[in-house]
Amino acid sequence: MDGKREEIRKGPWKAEEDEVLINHVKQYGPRDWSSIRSKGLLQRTGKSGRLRWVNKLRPNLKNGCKFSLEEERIVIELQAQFGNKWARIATYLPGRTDNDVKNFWSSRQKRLARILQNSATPSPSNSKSHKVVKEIFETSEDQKFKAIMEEESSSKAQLPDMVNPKLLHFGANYSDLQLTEDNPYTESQLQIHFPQIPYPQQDLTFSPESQELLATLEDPYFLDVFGPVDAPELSNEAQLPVEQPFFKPETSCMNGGKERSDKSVNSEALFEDFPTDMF
DNA sequence: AACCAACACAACCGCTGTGTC
DNA sequence: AGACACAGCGGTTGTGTTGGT
Repeated sequence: MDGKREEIRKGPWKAEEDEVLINHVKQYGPRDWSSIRSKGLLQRTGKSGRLRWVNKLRPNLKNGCKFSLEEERIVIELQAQFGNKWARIATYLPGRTDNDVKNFWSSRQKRLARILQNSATPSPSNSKSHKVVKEIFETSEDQKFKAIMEEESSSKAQLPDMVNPKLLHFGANYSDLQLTEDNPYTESQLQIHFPQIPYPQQDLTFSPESQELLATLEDPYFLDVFGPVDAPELSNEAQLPVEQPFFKPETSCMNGGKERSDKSVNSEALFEDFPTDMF
């Protein structure tokens, strides 16, 4: 079959395509996305190219690296403040994209929604959910929650207790919800208001910068410190504090610290000869 | 070993904002 | 002012991986 010149490729990107895209950015900068197709460089839309660049190929991305406790905290706090402004939130997380933040948030939402739904229908399997809730907090390395959870589980391991508002710090938001079999949560209904997770005590070590930022997060006006910041402004990496991020960078995570199978293109190497002011 | 559910991540789609002519 | 193209954003979906049974 001929006549597929105009066909637009979709789906996963190949290493060759990445290379072409990187070369394009190298030549023209991260713009003119539509020209990658009009020039016949790739059979991808400019939109697709831009997305690939922003989410995967851009330098200093923490690809394949789980969100740290600090990052989780910031996402939770900023989501409460800005709503689902993922791009904006991402500007406060060096190396993270809006897609990362969005994915992180939605999977966390889903997990919590599922747990709450399980808790609404008491059954023997709920002990499993209890375990999952514990894991959520344990993976957050929140020792205080962990201690509370363990205390609770040793005394009364039934699920209704698991979602004790006091326990989870859901407060009024949670206690207003009516959990019945007739009225289970649906995901769309569940705009979960995350608990005000207490900041870590002495057992977690934060860099001075982190502590400073965490302190400012308590301040409703802390954004003023940064002035009128918006995502488009910050999309220029030159303005991002990547060299001196708010937090000690997890360098092992930068650009795929977690070995990502067989990506043959080493972006870091490819960018070595980029003009330093390009990003 | 096979199956399944949950999860993480990549990519697409539709919409909106912005700049240019 | 209006039309158009492009860039960017948020929501959603698809897919591969992982862990439990």
